[in-house]
Amino acid sequence: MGRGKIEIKRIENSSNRQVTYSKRRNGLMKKAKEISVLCDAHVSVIIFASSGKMHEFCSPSTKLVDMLDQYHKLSGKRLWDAKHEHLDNEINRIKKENDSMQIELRHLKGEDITTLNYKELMVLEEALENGISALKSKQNEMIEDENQNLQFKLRQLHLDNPMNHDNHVMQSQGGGVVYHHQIAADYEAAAQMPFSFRVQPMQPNLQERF
Amino acid sequence: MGRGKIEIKRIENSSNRQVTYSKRRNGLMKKAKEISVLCDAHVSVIIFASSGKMHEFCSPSTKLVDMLDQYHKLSGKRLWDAKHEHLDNEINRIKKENDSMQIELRHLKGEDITTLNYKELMVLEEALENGISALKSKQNEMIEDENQNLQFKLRQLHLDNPMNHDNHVMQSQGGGVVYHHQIAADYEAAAQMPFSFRVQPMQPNLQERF
DNA sequence: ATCTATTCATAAGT
DNA sequence: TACTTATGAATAGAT
Repeated sequence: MGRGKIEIKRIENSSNRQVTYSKRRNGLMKKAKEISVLCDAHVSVIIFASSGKMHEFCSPSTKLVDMLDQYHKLSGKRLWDAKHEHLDNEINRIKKENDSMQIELRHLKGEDITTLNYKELMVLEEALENGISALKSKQNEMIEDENQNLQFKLRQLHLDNPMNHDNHVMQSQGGGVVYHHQIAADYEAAAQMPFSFRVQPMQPNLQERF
Repeated sequence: MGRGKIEIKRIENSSNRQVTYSKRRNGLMKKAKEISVLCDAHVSVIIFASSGKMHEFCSPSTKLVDMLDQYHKLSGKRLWDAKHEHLDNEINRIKKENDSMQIELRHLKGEDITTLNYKELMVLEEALENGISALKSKQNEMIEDENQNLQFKLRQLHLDNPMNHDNHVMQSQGGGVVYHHQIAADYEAAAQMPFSFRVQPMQPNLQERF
């Protein structure tokens, strides 16, 4: 195509080569654009002249990165460097960990357990019982702390108001002592606790340990 | 170039589009190869049909990765960095999810609960109780299934050996009936079950439902 | 796929 | 570098 046929081999004359390069480069880009429009194709063309100058075409509404992602998947070739691959592996690893934790969590919460066999149920039972017993100890501990706390405050109250002798401090009205409000707040907090938390702090024999 | 001029816009007829795609794709690749030879250029063409099928050309003695490295340098566009950043974010996101699940798991198993306040302990208590109750229902269900299974086998045994009248089949020796072994195996399996599984199947009044 | 009438791309000339 | 134009290549539509 041109005034004469040419052989497809490196053009030795440098300025001819340069001219041909720019003409054909334009042609290539035009063709790339055309096929992308005509045929709904995603096209990426990247071209470097021997001089090092770069030109590129990428079909509209397509990102090169996405195309390269696809390329990576379909060709199986490693485009990404080691770091990249490492990150990919890391993500996969963590996602798997995530999934298995998710499943374990659901099981502990009693979801999706219909598929478990009895051995798995045994393991689950043990885990739950450990959890419950740890929870109970913690609750006991908190109750005792709370007891001591209340006892301390009551003792303070008695020291500040030596006239006040009865154990039912909370029922006494007025008196204008700030501790009343503080303690009342503590009792309100205690009232919101689950039953097992409340039992002991609400006992009237709080003072017995003195 | 063809029997008639065409407008450069998406070809609506799907089979025409497909044909044009493959013709023009070949043309594009040929042009790419030619310019790379004629002008000593480095060319990469990657093209995806709308079907998702991929074709590529890369000039000989050139690696795509190297070209993309160059692309990265010359265009200033962040190809890999953006990708890396994205992956990094993804990893962080998943890791956070992971951590919180891990913590929740540990709490359900009764670990690291010393730092929890009473409100959190309440939530935990509820979750554990839900878990336990779901587990118990599942166990009951399995027990009933097992009961029915054992009852069925015992009934079979009685039908096959009408002479055998007593309820304590397992204690009878000899007899040369294979069912003995089968049922013995079932009982062994049951013996490995956690206590709550065993209670009913081990009761001597298995036959009462007949 | 293959054919072929047309249009297009472009080599060489200016 | 840009324009011109003769020529060969690419390809649209038909088979």
